[in-house]
Amino acid sequence: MGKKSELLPGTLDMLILKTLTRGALHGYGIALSIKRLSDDVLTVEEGSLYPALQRLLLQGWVKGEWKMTETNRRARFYTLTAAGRKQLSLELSQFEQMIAAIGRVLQDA
Amino acid sequence: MGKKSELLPGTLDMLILKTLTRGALHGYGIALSIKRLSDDVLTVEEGSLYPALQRLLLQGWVKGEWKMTETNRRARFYTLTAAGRKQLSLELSQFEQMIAAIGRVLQDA
DNA sequence: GGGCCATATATAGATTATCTATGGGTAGAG
DNA sequence: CTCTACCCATAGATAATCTATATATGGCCC
Repeated sequence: MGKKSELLPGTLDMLILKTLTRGALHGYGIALSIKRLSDDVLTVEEGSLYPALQRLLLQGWVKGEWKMTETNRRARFYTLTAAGRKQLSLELSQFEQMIAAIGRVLQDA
Repeated sequence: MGKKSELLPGTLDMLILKTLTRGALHGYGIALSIKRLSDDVLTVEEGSLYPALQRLLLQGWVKGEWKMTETNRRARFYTLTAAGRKQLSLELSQFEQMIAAIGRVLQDA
């Protein structure tokens, strides 16, 4: 019958940026963090995550740096840039405005 | 710079179905209703609306009937089917679950 | 040493949903 | 007789997600 998306389309970049406000993380860690914070409701598939990170790099909203993890593995750690913080705040306010608007449409009466 | 979508992707079908719980409407009327209830935040473009209505017809979630409007124009009026009501309730609960999950990720701390 | 799981990155291709742009057409007001 | 609001619809572009696949390593168990 067609499975629903694991994510609300259009929210992934915002979720990634927000996750990075808590500190630098590699891609895998970002996905885990979102999954856990959302109580397993939101699952970021690899095929969505890495292209999204490339987009964010290209836009200059995050920067990436290859390092070793605690478990001694090679991984690329992402940090928010100043532009990324600005973008996050923009996306947050647009998102909240939309959710409020949808809420008005979904109200009874 | 690239304009953002006028709609949160993935919510259009739900918005249309919900709008039809208030009574039968033609496509144009649905778009107006969503725009007005949302205080002009949500704009359903024609190129999104009519394909969406075709999808809903195909799924059996709405049925359409050609009639005359109050202003004496030919228009297709859509009504929710029983399956459509069921689908709406499903989409509403999934949406609320997702919004709650996103809310948890967006929380500070 | 061999097998497996969790960790980690990345790309190709398909799918879906939206948008932009365009086309047709009618009623009523001025 | 022209303009605006009303009404439907499709083609093609764009964007964001998914599925599937490929690669590779560290640590654990046997």
